[in-house]
Amino acid sequence: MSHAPVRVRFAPSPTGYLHVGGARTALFNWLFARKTGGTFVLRIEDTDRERSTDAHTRVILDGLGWLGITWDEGPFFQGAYGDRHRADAERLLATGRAYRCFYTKEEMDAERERATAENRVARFDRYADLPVAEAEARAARGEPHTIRFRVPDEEIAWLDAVHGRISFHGRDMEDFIVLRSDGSAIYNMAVVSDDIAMRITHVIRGDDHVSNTPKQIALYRALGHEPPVFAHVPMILGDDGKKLSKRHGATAVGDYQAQGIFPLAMRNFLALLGWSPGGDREIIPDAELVGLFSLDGIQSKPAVFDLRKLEWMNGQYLSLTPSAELEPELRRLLDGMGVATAGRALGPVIDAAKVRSRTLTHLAEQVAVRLDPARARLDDKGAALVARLGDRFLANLALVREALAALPADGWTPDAILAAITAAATAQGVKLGDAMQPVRVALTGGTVSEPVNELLAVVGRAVALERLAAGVPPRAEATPAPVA
RNA sequence: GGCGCUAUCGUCUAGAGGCCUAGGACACAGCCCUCUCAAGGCUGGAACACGGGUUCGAAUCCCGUUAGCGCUACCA
Repeated sequence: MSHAPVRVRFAPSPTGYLHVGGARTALFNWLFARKTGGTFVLRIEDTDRERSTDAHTRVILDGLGWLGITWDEGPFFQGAYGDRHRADAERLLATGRAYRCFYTKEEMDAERERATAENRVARFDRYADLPVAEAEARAARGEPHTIRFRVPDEEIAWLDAVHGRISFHGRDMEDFIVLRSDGSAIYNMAVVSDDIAMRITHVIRGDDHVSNTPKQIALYRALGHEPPVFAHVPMILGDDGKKLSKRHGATAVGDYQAQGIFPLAMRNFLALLGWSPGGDREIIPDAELVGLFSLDGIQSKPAVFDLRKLEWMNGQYLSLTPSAELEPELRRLLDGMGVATAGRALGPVIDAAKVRSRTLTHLAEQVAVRLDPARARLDDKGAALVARLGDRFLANLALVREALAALPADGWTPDAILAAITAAATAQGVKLGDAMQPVRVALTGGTVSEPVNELLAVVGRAVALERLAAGVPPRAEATPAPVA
C-alpha cells in the first residue's frame, strides 16, 4: 500500500440521467477525497458514441452540482484519449500479453450459440497461439481484427476495501477483447489506461463491477503498474429487491430536486444508504459527514431505497431551516405557480405551514393557498365535512363571520380571533369543532391546517372575511361532485 | 449453466465471542396534546435464513444448504 496522495474518480457514462446509485457512488468518492485530503477527479466515459449525449453530460454535471459534489480535476472526456488507449493496447501486443484475433462477429455469434446449446462456455482461443509473424502478415494485408488480452492462468485476488478478500481464477475468464477492429478501446482497457494516466489510487465504484476487477488487475500488471485499492459499494435496490430502475418511480437525482427535496437531506440520506458511522446517528450535519466517513463503514450487502425515510429526513431538514432561508426559493416556486408575492411578508406563512410539510413543493402549495385562498379547492375530506354538517355548515360559517367582522383591524390577532369564535360558539351552543372546521374548509378546501385562529391571522382580515362569505370552495376539478 | 457477491425487525441499520431476555431510525398501531392535520412526547408489535461445527460461551469465527443479487458483448 502506497502513501501517495489519494486520488479518486467518479466516472459516469453519459447514456442516461444521474441516478441515485451513481449519485451515492459519487458522494462516497467525494467524502473519501475530502476526508483524506485527496483529489476528486471527474471523468465522463463517453466512448459509447451511440448512446452518449451532451444533454446527459450536462444533466449529470448539474446533478452533482446540486448535491454539492465538487470535482478538483476535470471533467475529462474519455473519448479524447483514444490514442493513449490504443498505444497501451499495442504495448500489450508488443510484449505478448495480447494477440491479434481474426474472428468475425458472425463466427463469434455462431460459437456463442453452439456453446449455449451444448451447455458449455464459449471459447474464442483459436488465434491465441497463431505465430506472430503470420498474425502480423494478415494484419499488414489489412485483414480486420481485434486485439485480445491473454488472461493469465492464475489466481487473481485483491483485498477489497468493503468486501475483504475477493478471488477469481484466470481459467474462469476467457481472453477478452481490448481493442475493437476499428482501433477503439473496449471499456476495461480504456478504464485501466485512464486510471493509470490519472494516477488513481482508490477505485470506489458499484458492486456490479466486481467481475471486471480481475480483468483490470491483470491489465494493470501486464502494463507494469500496481493496481489501485478497490472498494465495491453494494447496489441500491427497489422495494421489490430488484436493482433500482425506472419502474420503481423516481430514480434520477433531478426528480428529487423537482420534488422539493433538499440537497443536504439527499446527501444525508444517500450517505446512510449502505454506510454507517456506527451507533445511532440519523440526522448528521453536513459538516460532520466528512470527518465521520470511512470506507470500512460501508455495508457489504445491497440496500433498498426507502422513499418514506427520505421524505421524513427532508421534513427534518425543513423544520431545521429558518423560514428566512427558505424564502428566496419559495418565492421562486410561487412565482412559477402564478402567485404574486411581491411586497408580501412570507415569514409567518412559512412558519405556519412548515411543520406540516415534508418537501419544498408541498410547502409552496400550502403557502400559496394562504396567500391566495381563492385558489383553494375542495378535497374529499372537505366535501365529507360539508355533507356531514349539512345546513349547519353555512350557518356556522356565518356565525363565525359575524363574530369576526366585529373585530377591529388592529385587533386581528390569534388570541382575539380565538376568543371571538369561542364566545360566539358558546353563546349559540355550537361545538367549537363544528365552528372551526367549516372555516378551515372555506379557507383551504380541506380539513387539515394549523389551528384555525392562526390560519385566519395569517390570511388577514379582509381576505378572510371575504372567503367566509363566499362559503364552500369549488371542488377540485379532477373529481367533480355536487356542492352544498 | 459458470464465476462472484450477499444474508440482523417490512425497510435503513447498531453489533467486530460474554455488555444482547439484540439497540436506534423510517413505516405501522395505541395513548397524550388538541378545533383538524402535522410536529412533539410516551407505549407497543416486529429480526439474528436454515443445518452442522469451533468454544465454558456465538448474531458475531469455520463449513455446508437455501435464497437473493451481479457479471458472463467488438456496452459501459
